[in-house]
Amino acid sequence: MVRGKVQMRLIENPVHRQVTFCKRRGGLLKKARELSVLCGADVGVIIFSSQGKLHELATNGTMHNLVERYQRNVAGGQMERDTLQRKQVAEQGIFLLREEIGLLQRDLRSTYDGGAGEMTLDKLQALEKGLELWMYQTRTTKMQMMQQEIQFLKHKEGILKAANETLQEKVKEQHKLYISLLDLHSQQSTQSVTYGNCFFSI
Amino acid sequence: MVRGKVQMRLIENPVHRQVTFCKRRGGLLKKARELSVLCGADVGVIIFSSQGKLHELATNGTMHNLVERYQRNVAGGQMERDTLQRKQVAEQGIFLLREEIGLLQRDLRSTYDGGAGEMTLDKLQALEKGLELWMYQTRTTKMQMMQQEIQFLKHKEGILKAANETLQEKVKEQHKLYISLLDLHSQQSTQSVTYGNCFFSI
DNA sequence: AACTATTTATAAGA
DNA sequence: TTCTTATAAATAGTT
Repeated sequence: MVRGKVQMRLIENPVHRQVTFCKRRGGLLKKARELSVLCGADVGVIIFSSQGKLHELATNGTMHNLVERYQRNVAGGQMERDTLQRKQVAEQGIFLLREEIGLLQRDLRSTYDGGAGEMTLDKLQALEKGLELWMYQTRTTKMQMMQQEIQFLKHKEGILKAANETLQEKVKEQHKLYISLLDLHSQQSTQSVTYGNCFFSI
Repeated sequence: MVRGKVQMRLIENPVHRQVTFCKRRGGLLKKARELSVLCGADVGVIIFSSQGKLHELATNGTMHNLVERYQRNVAGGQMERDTLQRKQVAEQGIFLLREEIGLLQRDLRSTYDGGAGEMTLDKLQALEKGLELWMYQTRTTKMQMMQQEIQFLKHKEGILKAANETLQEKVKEQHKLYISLLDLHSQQSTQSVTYGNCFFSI
């Protein structure tokens, strides 16, 4: 039983803490669902236990969608602007590279024609640096986009698997219910017959 | 005052709904903070009201960090392994490029020292081609790998959706069966009673 | 996991 | 929104 107010600080005893965590986690998620149903709100809850285990709830749709909506709200399109910016940077990088290569080729031609080679060496080193940077940016942008899609799909997979499990549970429970009703039914049938016999034998 | 249990469905009256939303939102956030303090958990709550207004709480650090941690957890280590692999491929590519550039530089020095420039021009052009090819291949390979993963995930999604539909069908059919058995059952019960009355009236 | 004495949350009214 | 208050719900400690 509850003896006095509970102190609002970390529960020292790990066993008590774990038990309280389970109970209050359940309570919190219930409250979240209730808020969602009663008030038509979209609610998401993410909980990492002190052991680092993840528990989550998204009342409407997926947590992924909710997080995206959240990020749109918070950042106000920041993420999308970032993506666009990276793309532009990459395209600009390709353009600059082409230019550099063109210049280098002209230099080499003039070297061949009797000009100075030293300048070309500097340019080649600059090219090397530019190339690294450009590759890094390109890689980052494209990979991020695909990674996002992969993550989203994996998330959907999780949701569908969970739904499947729930449905399978439902099928099992319905089956049990059906069987018990079937039993009851056959018992009562027997009773009827007994009464019937009794009736006709009088 | 609270009169009887509250029905767990959307509150029709918009004023009541708004009031309840405020109160329960406060309650939910309080519970979340308590869970965090008592059990040392990291808790994040995201709420979109039915009007679309965002309310949030992250008990330790920022929501941004929590969401990142969440995404790492959900996506699992797979993504990180993929990223690492791609990084290694890219680094190898850079290494090879450096080698080629080194060779080219030596060629250029010898050109400057009075060697033949023609060979260097060829090599630079070859390097340009090789570079394009390498980048193309790297990109293509990576994209293919990710595309494959995306397709695989989509495939899995299809299968899971189909399984879900089948299960839902099953649930519906079981329910029908159950209802019909229930009807049969109540009919036979009625019959018994009738026989019973008849019996006692004789 | 189940129980129960308390505390806590909250619905309705003001 | 905020306060009050009757009542429902959650839960701490125990078994």
